[in-house]
Amino acid sequence: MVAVMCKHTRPETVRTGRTGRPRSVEADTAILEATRAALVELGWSKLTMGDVATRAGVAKTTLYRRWTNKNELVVDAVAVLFDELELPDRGSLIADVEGVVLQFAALLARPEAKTALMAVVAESTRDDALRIRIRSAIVDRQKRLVLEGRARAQARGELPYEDDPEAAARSADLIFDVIAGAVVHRALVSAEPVDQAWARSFTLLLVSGLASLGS
Amino acid sequence: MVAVMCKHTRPETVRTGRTGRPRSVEADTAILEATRAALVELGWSKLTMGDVATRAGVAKTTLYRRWTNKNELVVDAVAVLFDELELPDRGSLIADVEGVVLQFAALLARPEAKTALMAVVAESTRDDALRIRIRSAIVDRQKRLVLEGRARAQARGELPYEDDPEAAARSADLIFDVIAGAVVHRALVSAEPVDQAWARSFTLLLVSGLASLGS
DNA sequence: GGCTTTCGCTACGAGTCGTAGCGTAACTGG
DNA sequence: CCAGTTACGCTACGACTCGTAGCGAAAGCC
Repeated sequence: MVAVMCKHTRPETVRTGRTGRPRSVEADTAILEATRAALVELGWSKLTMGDVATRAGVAKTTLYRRWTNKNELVVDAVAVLFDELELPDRGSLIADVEGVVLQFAALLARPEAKTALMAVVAESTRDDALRIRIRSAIVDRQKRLVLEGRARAQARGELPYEDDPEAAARSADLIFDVIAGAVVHRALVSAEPVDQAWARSFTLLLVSGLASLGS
Repeated sequence: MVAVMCKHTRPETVRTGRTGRPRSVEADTAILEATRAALVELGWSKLTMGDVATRAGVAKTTLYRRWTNKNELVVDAVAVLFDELELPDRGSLIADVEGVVLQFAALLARPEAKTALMAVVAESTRDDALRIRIRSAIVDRQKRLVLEGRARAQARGELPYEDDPEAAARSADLIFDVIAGAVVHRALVSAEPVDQAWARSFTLLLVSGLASLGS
């Protein structure tokens, strides 16, 4: 859930401004946690709404009051994993890229992320609402890292500043697709480990390309 | 199906060497075609075995006699699309890479490939048999293009020959994951068009990296 | 206390899954 | 030509999941 929390009254409820019984925040977190647990145990295809409800100690109808689909529920359940992604300054562009690659790989190694990410993307090819939700809940959070890393590299003088803002956006999108795409493909399609050696080779290839293009 | 055809007797059957009524090859092709049609109309999640059987004019039990899963069926149905992938000699490494990127993008633009590819990969994270089937039916066919393109570039003198065969295999895998991953991510996750401009930018980035690494 | 909304619970029709059983069709070897 | 073997179409079935409707009770606002 992209929950918009306002002022807290009691720990389990939220002041919505509207009248009536407020929705239980505990139920929300319990449901999302139960969803991740079910993903680990059962995987995407065998995960059922009824099972998630039972695990969370909630009625099945409560799930359907908050999420229309299994898809939307899983996106929200997995989205929080992407909050862990950070980009500490490691001193150089190469180190930063390698760090984010390994971090993203560690995320993809988790079984709940593995099975859920590809599945919801597959569904999003036929569901525009889901695609938008994925973009705001997952994709944009990753893309921020690219923008941050580039700004840092520019400040270090490793990458040139780009004058045209449109061209800058395009190149950021390109770099993002290359990094995220390569890691996902290596981890899930080729199904081979994204270890330090691979991360180093990939980073060297990418940064070399960036360097020779920039000059 | 990775059908092993031997000698043909009549157009609709295959001499298997075994006794009994042979399996209808017409049924095979009709089922796979019906599966692709159903993927286009309904998408992965709403595709049902019963529907495919009806479209193909076959009994539902016939499907289960040949494929254990919906997953395996869809892999075989989509695999033939990858036979179209070719790598004509365009004269330079840059042109070859750009060509294969656009070709792969055209394949991913087809609705039956879009919805099916990510879905079966998602399932393969929990099904080893499926993962192996995907590898031989889809992934290896793509990877051949990378090996072919590199050999050509080496013959042209654009890329250095590598002495260590293991290192050569690793670098081929890396390049494959970068190309395929970036295109898939751009097309399905970012959901933006893989047009000529993007293909050119990406190719330039990749080939520049390869060039500066090789020297 | 009255109003409003959410909650848990039960029940339901609709749809899908994968299998079993049957009689028939097709092809092979003697 | 006939017996043996395998595939086929068809029907029916239990088990499961889906998403919804209806109910009384709970929890908060005015």
